[in-house]
Amino acid sequence: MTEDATAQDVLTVRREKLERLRAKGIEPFALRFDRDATTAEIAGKFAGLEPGEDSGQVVRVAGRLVGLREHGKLSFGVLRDGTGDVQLFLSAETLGADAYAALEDLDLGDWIGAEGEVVRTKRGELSVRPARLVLLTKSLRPLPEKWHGLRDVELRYRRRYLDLATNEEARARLAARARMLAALRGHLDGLGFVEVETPVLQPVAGGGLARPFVTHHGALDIDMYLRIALELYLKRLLVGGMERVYEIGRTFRNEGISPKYNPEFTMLEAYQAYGTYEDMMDLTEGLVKASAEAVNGSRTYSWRGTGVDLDRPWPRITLHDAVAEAVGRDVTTDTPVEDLQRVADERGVGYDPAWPAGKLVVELFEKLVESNLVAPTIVKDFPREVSPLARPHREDPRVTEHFDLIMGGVEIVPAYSELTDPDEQRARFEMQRAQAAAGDDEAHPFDQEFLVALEHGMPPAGGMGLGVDRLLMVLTDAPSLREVILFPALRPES
RNA sequence: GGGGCGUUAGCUCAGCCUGGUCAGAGCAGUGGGCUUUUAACCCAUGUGUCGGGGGUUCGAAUCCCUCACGCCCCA
Repeated sequence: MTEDATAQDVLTVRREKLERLRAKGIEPFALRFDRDATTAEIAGKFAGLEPGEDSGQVVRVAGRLVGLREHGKLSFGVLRDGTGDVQLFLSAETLGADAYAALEDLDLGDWIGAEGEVVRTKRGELSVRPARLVLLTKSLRPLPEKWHGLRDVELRYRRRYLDLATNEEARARLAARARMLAALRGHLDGLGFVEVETPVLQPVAGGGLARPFVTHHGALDIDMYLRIALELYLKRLLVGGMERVYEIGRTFRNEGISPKYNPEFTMLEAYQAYGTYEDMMDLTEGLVKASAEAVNGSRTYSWRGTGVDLDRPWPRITLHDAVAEAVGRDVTTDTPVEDLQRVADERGVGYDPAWPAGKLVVELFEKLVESNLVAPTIVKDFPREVSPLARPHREDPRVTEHFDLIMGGVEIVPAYSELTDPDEQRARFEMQRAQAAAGDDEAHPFDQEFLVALEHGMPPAGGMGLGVDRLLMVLTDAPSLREVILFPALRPES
């Protein structure tokens, strides 16, 4: 038997332990365990306990066994629950000889409950000294290597539970995300915004320029789309008289996967009646600062080695000025498309010769400027061609009152003074339809129902959308969007 | 779509350039010892489709081709 066992692999050995436990009448998948303390509570409550001192107080804790150091008739375990770790001081003396011997059926990764006195060891480690130890769930597969954890990024994403079980950083990111979402909601709620929910399944995928996922509704026998944005339904609510609304929800874009793109991502959109894009700049600043405080506890953070202080004024420059500065020559709304093409050629920026000037300027911006903007920068007044839902600029109607917030070299927020004129909106949709006919598969679809809503009258408003995953990535200096998304999109395992 | 890097034990990795005891280490596991450890330690010990397929060669984890998957960069 011993000879056989040594020839077995790790998984088989654990299965054998499982059977051995059952043979002894121990249920390896227990129903429940009534714990009365978390490891964090113990750490707080007994912080003053001196080395070598016993508290005289008994607690019941539960969690995963993630460490075990055996010393003959004395062993030290590490129990991890949702709040932290605590050491288990396992002695044959306290536990009893039989229970102590039963440790041999335990493995790292098992879920256990322990009841015992809180003590601090001679070496100063706060511990629970169990008089009773209960197996709650037997783990049949080993945890990742205890020192390095999971390094294989693909495995970390596919089996995020192992990443969370062994990687403090992964747990911290998850917690930071929750705090950030709460802060965003808190900030908006405090300003009188009402949280709403609008359709994910839409007959027309509007509100942005992106290729949607298509699905099919069986009973209606029509194709439907997963939303690429929240915008057009939130605007309908403005038509209905709701003055401040927001939604935080998943949106979907059928595009590539990269450190900056995931096919599904979380978007916050907020709309404010009687607001302009200047108001949206202020709202955006407030939301980003609230997020930073929630995530990092301060309004500063570091991005790729560069410190950023959110309390410094955020530059506000026009798109054309930003491009002009980058290429070292005048670029304005008057610059003919031929001149822009020449600049693109010089800089090695690829383009479609059919593109209008506005689209080319945006391309130049994205290729030459965007990735260099580390500290938050507001880039404003985007061309009409690329911004079909924004109001024409009050001074130069060739551009719109549309700004992007760039942080960490990526677009975090687009926002507008919203277009309320239904006839102008119709003209923009026509313009997009022409671009679609010319082969642009990311052109905005024509949305007749939305035009009807606008014809009923939408109050003047500002609106903004915030990429929640991207902002969190920047604030936590995460190397990839996939680090802040628990289960990023991956090709399925064959 | 193009380019670069990667894929070796359950996990973390070495070996590849320069083909020939090159199937290795640590962790995890197994057996033994140990009543104050903190990646505990000490002794003993098992572990492989070297990503798949094909080729070159007397001989391939190693060189070549190809496919798959992943990561990064570019379009």
